Amino acid sequence: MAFDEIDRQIMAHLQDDGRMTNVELAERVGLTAPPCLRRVRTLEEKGAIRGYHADLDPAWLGYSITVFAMVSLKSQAEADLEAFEAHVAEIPEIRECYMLNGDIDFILKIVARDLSSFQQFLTTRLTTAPNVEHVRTSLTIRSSKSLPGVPVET
Amino acid sequence: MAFDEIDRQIMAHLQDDGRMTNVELAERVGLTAPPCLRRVRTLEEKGAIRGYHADLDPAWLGYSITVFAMVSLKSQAEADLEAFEAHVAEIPEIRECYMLNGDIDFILKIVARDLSSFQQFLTTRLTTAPNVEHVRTSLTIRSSKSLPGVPVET
DNA sequence: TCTGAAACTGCCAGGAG
DNA sequence: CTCCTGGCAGTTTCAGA
Repeated sequence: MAFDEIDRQIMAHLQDDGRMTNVELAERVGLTAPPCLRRVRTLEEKGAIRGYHADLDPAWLGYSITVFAMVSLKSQAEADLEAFEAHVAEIPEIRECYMLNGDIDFILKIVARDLSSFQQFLTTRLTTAPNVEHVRTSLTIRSSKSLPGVPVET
Repeated sequence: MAFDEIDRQIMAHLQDDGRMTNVELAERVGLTAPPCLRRVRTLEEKGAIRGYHADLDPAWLGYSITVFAMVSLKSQAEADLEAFEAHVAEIPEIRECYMLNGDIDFILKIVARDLSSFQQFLTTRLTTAPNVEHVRTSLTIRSSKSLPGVPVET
């Protein structure tokens, strides 16, 4: 789980441009292609690089609504928390789910095609889910910053 | 801004694996490589595909803390909102920032190396920023779901 | 379909522990 | 002396026209 300056640069560049060719990556970090590729594979195997994803524009695909939902549960017993997480995992509109400290138990990031489909989703699949005490939702007016992952300087 | 079933599959596959080769992508969507590549380039030019990013493990890079901050401002005049967004843009620990409706004006996703560096960041760069009325932070206990982007079925 | 480029493999060299 | 890491050369596969 240790990494050096070259590994850090590799991760930074791939976070910035996940489809950069290995030869370009290699010359940017000051290596030839083969050892550079070996480092990338090692970082993938170690789990430092978990994958690569195209960044799609939700609006372009018809998902014009992004909503955050703050969820409080009735019971915070571990089994009940896991039951809620399992329920969340089944719902494709919920893209991210984090367990929080404090009186909000979970925060969810949800995308939906429009307001009416979101309302239907909210009332049929979230507020009525088992063990849900309270759900507070906020529509996003706009996204003013959206950077991937972690601050690593290229 | 229209797309067909093949485009949808291309985007789904690239969201799932951003480093998939074009020939593999082509055979999965039932095309030969050249027209598939043309479609990918067109989707990139149209802005449907905004980029490609490696998904790095924050903990592996030493960022063990993820925090959500709910921020309320004193003034919601557009110029003041934009001033706050400009301030947020300068801070690398803030990875995402969304303007919300309701009494919370912004929600921020913040990563930090540890609790003490987060506290320092919070008190020196966020709660003391101009126009900030109130900041409520919640540490993430764990992330139970983290999918990229948009629900498109492969 | 076709050409140049990139991905990947095995092997060897050098330096550090 | 051994291990680790980078470089080189050759083959296969892919990108792009």
